[in-house]
Amino acid sequence: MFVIMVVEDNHNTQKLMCAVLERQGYHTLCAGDGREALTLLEQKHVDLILLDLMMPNMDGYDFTRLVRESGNTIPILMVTAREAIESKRQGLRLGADDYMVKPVDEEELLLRVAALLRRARIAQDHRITIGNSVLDYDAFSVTTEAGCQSLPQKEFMLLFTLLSYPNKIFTRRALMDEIWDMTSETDERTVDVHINRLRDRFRDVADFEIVTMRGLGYKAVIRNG
Amino acid sequence: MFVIMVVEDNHNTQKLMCAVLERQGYHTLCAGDGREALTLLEQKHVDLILLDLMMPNMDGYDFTRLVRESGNTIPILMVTAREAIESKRQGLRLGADDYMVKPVDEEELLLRVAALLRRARIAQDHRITIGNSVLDYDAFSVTTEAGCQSLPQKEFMLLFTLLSYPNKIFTRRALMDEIWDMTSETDERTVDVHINRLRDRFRDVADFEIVTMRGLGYKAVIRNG
DNA sequence: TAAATTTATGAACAATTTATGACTATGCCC
DNA sequence: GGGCATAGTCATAAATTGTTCATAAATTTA
Repeated sequence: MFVIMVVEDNHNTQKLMCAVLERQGYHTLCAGDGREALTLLEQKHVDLILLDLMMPNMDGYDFTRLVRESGNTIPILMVTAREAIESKRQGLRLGADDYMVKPVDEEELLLRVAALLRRARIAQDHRITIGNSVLDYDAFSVTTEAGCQSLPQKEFMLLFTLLSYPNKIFTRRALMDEIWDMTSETDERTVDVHINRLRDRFRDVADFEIVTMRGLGYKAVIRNG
Repeated sequence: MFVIMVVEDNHNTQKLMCAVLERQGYHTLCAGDGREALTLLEQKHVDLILLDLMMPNMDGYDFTRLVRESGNTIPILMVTAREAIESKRQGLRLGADDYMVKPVDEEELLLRVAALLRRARIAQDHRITIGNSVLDYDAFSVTTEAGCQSLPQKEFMLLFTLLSYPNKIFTRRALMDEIWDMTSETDERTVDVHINRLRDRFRDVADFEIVTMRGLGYKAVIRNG
């Protein structure tokens, strides 16, 4: 099973988080500050880091920067108090993968952890497999029963993003933030055009489908049988 | 089970409330004033706060404000003496979710607690489960024995709103305020049409039903068995 | 029971959102 | 430069959703 390291100086919060995670079946490791966490990271196998931003000795920012500078791409989920919410952008820029605001809702925590682990697994082998179809991130290629084709960047990223979280509805804005840029000026309707091209391309593929959620956005659904 | 924190300086009242709640199967935590309550809130998991308005050290208003400012959305049920009833509006504005007047009727207390917990659960996971049917707010979809379908926004919001408070009667105006807009110019009869479409859609679903309250509005009722 | 009121329902219409094909611009490779 | 391939824009078609309206049905009131 997955090992999650909880880095948090408040002992009660630490215990609570570990309890929640272990109840879900994860193994946990605890560290009280950034130094301890770094040491532990060298000694043990860790799949994901749950990181409090405010800590003695070394805070979450410094810790994240050090981890990333060492070339480690382990998923990091940052947690912080609401007052510090402005630092979201900074945290993400430094290399955190996701971000939650205290107090942390138990269910939401588990959802985000699961999502990050899934994403990490996908990121690790750069590949999504759905039925008889395979998306290869390194080649921007999609192999289906009908054969293998490489896709234009935008089209591939769209499909890859949607299929990374099947059934999840993405607004056009969310897709653009993820694939284009937070600050992209491009018309949201452009997404429609690319979706249309994808549908054209995979009209005969039985494994997945892009569904319009009118007024909301798009989602990918995986067809069974 | 749910954990309810009773914040109340009068020891007898505190014991009585805890007894009532525990008899119903809730776990309880006690705090004698706002400071104590805040400390406890950081250390333990709490699902709902039952809050006396008049307390030493920190009164209910200040406490509520502090809790809300920290980003915590935990349900708060305020209790106060009748003389202070004028403060109702202020209490709710500060972030209390409901309000009761002393002396508190036992049955009413339990009803309100249950309602708030239910509402919180819905707000938390954006989902309502009724028998074999599930409403998913994020997908605007309803899954029943007959399968899953996504609904148009107005229809979904109508059903979701009604089912958030089963048996509660909503006037057409209340529904429009909630779903359309306070200032919507749309004819109230439009609600009828959407209700009609919902009934069509779920005619064969056994779990719930929309009932006309002639001269008043509509309510959703949950069928058992 | 008749009249008045309220709600149900189907159809028409309006508004909004999405799909689609054509077109333009840009950059890259030869 | 010419030929591609990709990305973006736009106009228009198509589809879906939302609203209104006329009339039928149901319920209440007188």
